[in-house]
Amino acid sequence: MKKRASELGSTIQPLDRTFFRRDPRRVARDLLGKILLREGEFHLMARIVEVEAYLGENDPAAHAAAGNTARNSVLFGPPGYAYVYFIYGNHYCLNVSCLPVGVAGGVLFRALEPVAGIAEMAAARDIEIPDLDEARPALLKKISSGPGRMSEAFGVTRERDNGKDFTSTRSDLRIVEDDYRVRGVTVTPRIGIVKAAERPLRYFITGSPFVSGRKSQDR
DNA sequence: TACATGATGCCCT
DNA sequence: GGGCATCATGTAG
Repeated sequence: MKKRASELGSTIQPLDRTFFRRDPRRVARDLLGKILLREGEFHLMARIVEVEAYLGENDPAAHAAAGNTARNSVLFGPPGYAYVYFIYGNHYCLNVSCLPVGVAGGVLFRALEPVAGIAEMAAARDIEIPDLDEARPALLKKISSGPGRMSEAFGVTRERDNGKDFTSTRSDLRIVEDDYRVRGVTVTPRIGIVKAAERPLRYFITGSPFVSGRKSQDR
């Protein structure tokens, strides 16, 4: 089940900008199973298993609902760029912009399945993993199941990553795909919001043990 | 200039 | 299952 980075190397290719120039709901669903990649001091790879769509100015729960401001301007820019914001005085959350210039919309990354650089991600989270091969799934899940957790695992901050191009080979933060096929997708309401809380815009890979929340189903 | 609050996670019961 | 840390942002005054 677990793949080494070298096994993925021959088949991976970056997503292009047209992938992101679509309705956030389509982008969100299609992002499941893709790979988030960080090339920095360490080489990090993790599979996207849970996301949420934020629709833009007409979505009361979206940051873009406030209009174009200094904070959220990436959402109004071209598609395929990183929107990072700081929340609850503690956490960073990572999004990708969707739709053409001038039309706001985005997808929030909520949970990842660690693929490569697992020891480095665990260290960034201050999680002790004595033996990677024997590590319990419950321990691996702590690394990146949740928006704040996965940002910490990938070293994502607003200062470092806001406005980065996910589709450029010159970027150290990219989204790529391999031959992985998603078998099933579950759709539920979004987490942790008050406005428009009933809309089913949260997507995750059915049965993935790396989805956020206690039962890995709902929360 | 002040204030209320949030696309959260951790720790304690 | 619930309280709380902690601060940037938006909005009201």
